Amino acid sequence: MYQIGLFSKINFITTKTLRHYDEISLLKPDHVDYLTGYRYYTNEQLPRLHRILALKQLGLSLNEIKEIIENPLSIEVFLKLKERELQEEIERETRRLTEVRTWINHVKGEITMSYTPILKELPRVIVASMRTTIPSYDTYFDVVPKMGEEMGRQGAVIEENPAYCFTIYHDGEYKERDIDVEVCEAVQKACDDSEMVKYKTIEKVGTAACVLHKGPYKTIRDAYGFLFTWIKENNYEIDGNPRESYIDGIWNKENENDWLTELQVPVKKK
Amino acid sequence: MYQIGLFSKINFITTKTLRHYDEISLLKPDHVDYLTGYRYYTNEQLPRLHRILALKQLGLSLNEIKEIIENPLSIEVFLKLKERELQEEIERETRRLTEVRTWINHVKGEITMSYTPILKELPRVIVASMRTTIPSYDTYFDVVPKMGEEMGRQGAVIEENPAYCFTIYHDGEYKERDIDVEVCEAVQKACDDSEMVKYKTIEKVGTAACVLHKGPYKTIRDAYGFLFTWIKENNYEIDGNPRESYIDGIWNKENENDWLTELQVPVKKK
DNA sequence: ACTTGACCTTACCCTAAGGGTAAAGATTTA
DNA sequence: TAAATCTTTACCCTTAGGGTAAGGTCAAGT
Repeated sequence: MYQIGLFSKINFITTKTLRHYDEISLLKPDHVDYLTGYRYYTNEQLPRLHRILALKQLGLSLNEIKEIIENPLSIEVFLKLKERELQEEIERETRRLTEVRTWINHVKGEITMSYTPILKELPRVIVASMRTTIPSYDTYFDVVPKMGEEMGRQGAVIEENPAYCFTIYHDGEYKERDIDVEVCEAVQKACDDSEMVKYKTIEKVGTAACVLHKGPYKTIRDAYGFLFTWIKENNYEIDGNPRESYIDGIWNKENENDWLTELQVPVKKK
Repeated sequence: MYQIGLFSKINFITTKTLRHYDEISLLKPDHVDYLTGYRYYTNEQLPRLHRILALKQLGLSLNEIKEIIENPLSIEVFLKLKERELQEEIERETRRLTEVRTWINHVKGEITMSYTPILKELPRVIVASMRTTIPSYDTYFDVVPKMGEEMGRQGAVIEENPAYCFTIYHDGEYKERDIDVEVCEAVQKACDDSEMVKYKTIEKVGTAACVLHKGPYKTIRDAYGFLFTWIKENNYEIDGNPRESYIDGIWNKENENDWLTELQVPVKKK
C-alpha cells in the first residue's frame, strides 16, 4: 500500500502524471479513501503501469494505449499505424534538415537571405491562354493588351477571387530571344476558342517551389537562379514548366521597385 | 486591398491563421477599419508572409519566426539550434521505429507480448552489500536472513521511501551453480563495514532496460531471455551487471504466482 | 495534547497553433 | 427591402501534463 508520492518515486514518474492517469481512467489507484480522497496504490498496479510506460516509449498516445489495454487484439493495428507515422515523420524531418542546412549555408555569406522559397500547391484553374513566341522579353507586354481585347470580344469574365495572371515558360532551357511563352489569365468559365486565345483547364500541381520577387523584371533572373539552385540542393527535381505570376506591376504601381512577381516551379521529390 | 477571405485564398491559408498571426503580432493587416473591425490586407504583406511560411516549413515556432523577423541577425543561431533539434529528433524516431518493429514481430506470433520492456534511469543509492558465491539458486534465500541480522547489529536503517532490495549478478555468463552474486539493500546511510556486510554507494545508471516478471523464480529465465534478445534487436549493448529487484515475494505474498521481480540491465546505445 | 513539517486533495490557469461554433454586425446582390 | 455572403469577437477544444494556491491529513517530536 503506497501513497501517491511513494508510488511515484518507485516508478520515477510525477504525482501529477499519476493523477492524470487516474482522471482519464488509464491507471486507477487500487483504492481511494472515501473520506480523505487519498489515493492508495499497490504492487498490483505495477504490471499495468509498466505496460503503459513501455507503450508510451513507442510514441503512442494515452488514448491509443488505453484502447490497446482494453482490447489487446488491437495492438497490431496500432503498431502498424505507428510504424507508418514514424516512417513519414522521419522522412519529413530529414527533408527539413536538408532545408535547414541549405539556409545555414545561404545566410552564412550574406546578412540575410534575399529569397525565401516555400512549397505550396497550385490549384486547378480555368484559364484563357495565348501561346506565342516573342522575340525578346521587351516585347512581352506588347502582346498582353491585345489578349485582353480579344477576351473582351469573347465575353470572358476574369476571375478576381483571387485573380491569377501568369505566364508559363515552355522552353526547357533559358533563352534570350524567341521565347516560347503561354500567357494565362484565370477566368470564371471557358468561352469559345479563337485563333489567338484558347480556353482550357490547368490541372492542379501538387507541389511547387515558389519565391517572391520584388522589384523590376530585369533582376528576375537572380530569383530563377536562386530557386533552381535551391531545388537541386534540397533533392527535388523539376516536374513541369515554370510559371511567373504577376501580382503588382506597371498596371497598379508606378515605382518598379514595388513590383511583385511570384515564380512557381512544379517539383517532386527525387 | 483584400478582405481577409480573399487574402487567405491567395495564400492558401485559413482566415483563422491570419487572425492568429494578427493577434500575436506576427503579421498585422495593412489597416483595420476602426468602425467595423474588418481587416484589410495588401500585397505589401506578401513578402513578410512568404518569409513566415518559409520559416514555418523548416519547423520553427511562431515565436522563433517572430524573433528572426525582428532581428534578422539572430537567424543563424535559430537555424543551428533547429539543426541540432532535428538531428536528435530523427535519431529518437529512428530508434522508436526499431522498437515498434520489434513489437510487431513479437505480437505477431503470440496474442500478446508477455513482457514489456521499458528504459529507465536507476538512481544513485547507498547500499548494504554482501558479495558471495552461492552453490545454486535454491540456497539464495538462505543467506539473506543472515545478512539482515548482521545489518541489525551494525545499526543500519533500511531505506523505505522507496525500498530497493536487489542482487547484482557478477558472472558475465549464465551459470547454474557457484553463482557470484551481490545482495544489496538500500539504506539511509552507510555504517561500518564488517567482514560479511559492506556499505557503499552505487552510482546511478543512465539507462537500464527493465522488465517486470510476475510469478515464481523458476520461470525468470524466460524474462532474461526475452530482455537480452530485445536489447540486441534494438541496437543497445549491455553496459553493466544485471540486477534483480525484489518487489513482492515470499515475505509478503503466499501465492508464488503473485510474486513480482524486476530485471534491470544497464545498457547504452550501440 | 499540541505543533510542526511533510504529504495529500481539488481547482484553476498555462502550454502551440490554430479548429469549430455561435451570435451578431457589415456588405453585396437580387 | 430581403436574402446571401462575409466578417467580427468570444468561447471552448485539442496533448500530456506543469505550476500554484488554499485547504485538509498524517506521523513525529515536544
